[in-house]
Amino acid sequence: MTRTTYNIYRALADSTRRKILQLLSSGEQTQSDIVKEFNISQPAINKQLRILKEEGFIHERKSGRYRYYQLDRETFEGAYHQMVDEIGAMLDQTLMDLKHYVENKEEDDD
Amino acid sequence: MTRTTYNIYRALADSTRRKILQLLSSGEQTQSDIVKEFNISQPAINKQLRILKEEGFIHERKSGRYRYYQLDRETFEGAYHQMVDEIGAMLDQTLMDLKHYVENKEEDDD
DNA sequence: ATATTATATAACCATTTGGTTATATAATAG
DNA sequence: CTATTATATAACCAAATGGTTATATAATAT
Repeated sequence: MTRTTYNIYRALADSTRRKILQLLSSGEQTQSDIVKEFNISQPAINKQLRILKEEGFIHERKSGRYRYYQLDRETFEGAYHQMVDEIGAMLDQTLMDLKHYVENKEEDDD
Repeated sequence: MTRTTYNIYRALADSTRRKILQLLSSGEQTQSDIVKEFNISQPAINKQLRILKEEGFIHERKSGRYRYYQLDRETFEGAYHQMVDEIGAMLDQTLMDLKHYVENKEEDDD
């Protein structure tokens, strides 16, 4: 069944995928358009497109022998905001630091 | 020499590393404190800590037999903002879509 | 009809990843 | 001194990753 639950972190982890997303950010492109921007093979691009598609970050449209790809901005933006919130929360806790220090003060004295 | 240039995308790609960062977001923790929060072995945690440390997202402090870890907020926040900007820019281009359409209109007619 | 182009897929491969167990070393506790 | 605890490291492993080449299929162009 091949577990294909990629999340945005996984999707963004690879630079080829990030570059694909970047390309698509300025508009729809065919697969061959995308391939031309890289020095890797068509099947390699195809694989990364499949991953982005399975994750829902891009949408595929068939027309003749072409496959047009575009960002699925809704999904992508949703995941993006979730990520920004999640990581942002980690950074937004300078006060929590003090809280933790106060709460665990006595433990350090044993 | 093992090339260890992890970027924030790589660092965040793994859920164990994300959880470690989350733990550290509320304050300094020893390695064993961290290990207790997981169901994986101490060497496994050690490896992920090493990665986060090499990337500069956490800082290590030795005290007795303990190793204390804490977020390096400067580095982490810097990388975070860069990421937010980079990905945000991808999403912030609805107008670019139209631009691209206009510019490539004629190409579609051949 | 034939050649060309766009895409898909299979088989393969090396490297990386994220764990494991076993064991060593270092510091502290009793 | 000895036992315990915290951490480090080595050797190992299975699975995932990100490519490759070869080839098939589908659509279009000549």
